[in-house]
Amino acid sequence: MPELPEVENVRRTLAGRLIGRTVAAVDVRRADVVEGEATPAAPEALLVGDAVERIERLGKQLAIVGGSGRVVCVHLGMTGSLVVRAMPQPAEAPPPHTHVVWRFAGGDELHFRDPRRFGGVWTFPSEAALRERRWHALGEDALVITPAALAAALSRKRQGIKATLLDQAVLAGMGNIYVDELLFACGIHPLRPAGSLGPVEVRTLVTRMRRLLNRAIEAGGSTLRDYVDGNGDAGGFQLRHKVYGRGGQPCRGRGCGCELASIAVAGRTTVYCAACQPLTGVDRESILPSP
DNA sequence: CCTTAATCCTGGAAGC
DNA sequence: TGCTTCCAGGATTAAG
Repeated sequence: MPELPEVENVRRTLAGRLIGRTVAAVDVRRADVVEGEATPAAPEALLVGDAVERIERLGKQLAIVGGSGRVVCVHLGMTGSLVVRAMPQPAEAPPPHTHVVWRFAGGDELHFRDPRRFGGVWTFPSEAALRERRWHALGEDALVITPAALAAALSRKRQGIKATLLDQAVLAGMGNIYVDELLFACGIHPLRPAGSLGPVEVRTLVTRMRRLLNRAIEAGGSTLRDYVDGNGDAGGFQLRHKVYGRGGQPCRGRGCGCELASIAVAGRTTVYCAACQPLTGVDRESILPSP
């Protein structure tokens, strides 16, 4: 579930509680969620004996960097969570689907849970290795990318704008919720070919994307069902969604009042307003399914 | 190039 | 109440 704003909230809450603290032990309860050179005999790959130095984020992925330089990368997938449990009772069993538990000196624990197991944990000997072997496949972060860089990336694409923005190799961090919200905010139809956006439109897209993501971060992210931050707290931005999850309901655009449309794009439910997000300057027949 | 569907999983909600 | 079906924040892969 977690998209950029949710993952950034996890990063911030974990950083506040874990930086400077030393990992005393790790309990890998499901070995197949961890990829890398970590073994029961070599737990230092999972930062045992390391103090947490900083926590980085690129798109939807996190990197916990230890003082030794070793790195643990976590991708939360759809249902993953990273939550700090303060001083659990000795006999207290972790919740179901808790796959990795880090025990910190002093007693607190960090739990990686992921019922659907679309997420995972990857270990690397250095941040350089993480960037070369894993993060090389990601585009620039959605909070950092410049209008010029995004325009260059979009100009090479003939795909629809929604499918293109969901592609993590183009832009890292946007998912189904925030793409729909962004395209509504910009008045852009989700099936507009990415390459048909002009420089002014791309500049507006980037400006509104930053504003949308920053507002969502400040609201604690969107909690639909599972998402919680590193403290176990839910977000509040789902209350401010304009289109996501609102197919068939009235558009909240000024003076619009028409019914929001719901279609499938790139295999994902897509909600938009046909009046506020027209297919301008495009041959409709070539894009929309004929009746 | 492009798009679509299947796939990896679990669990909640809706339908009967 | 119980059973079945569908759907979900992600991402890769194969197939058309």
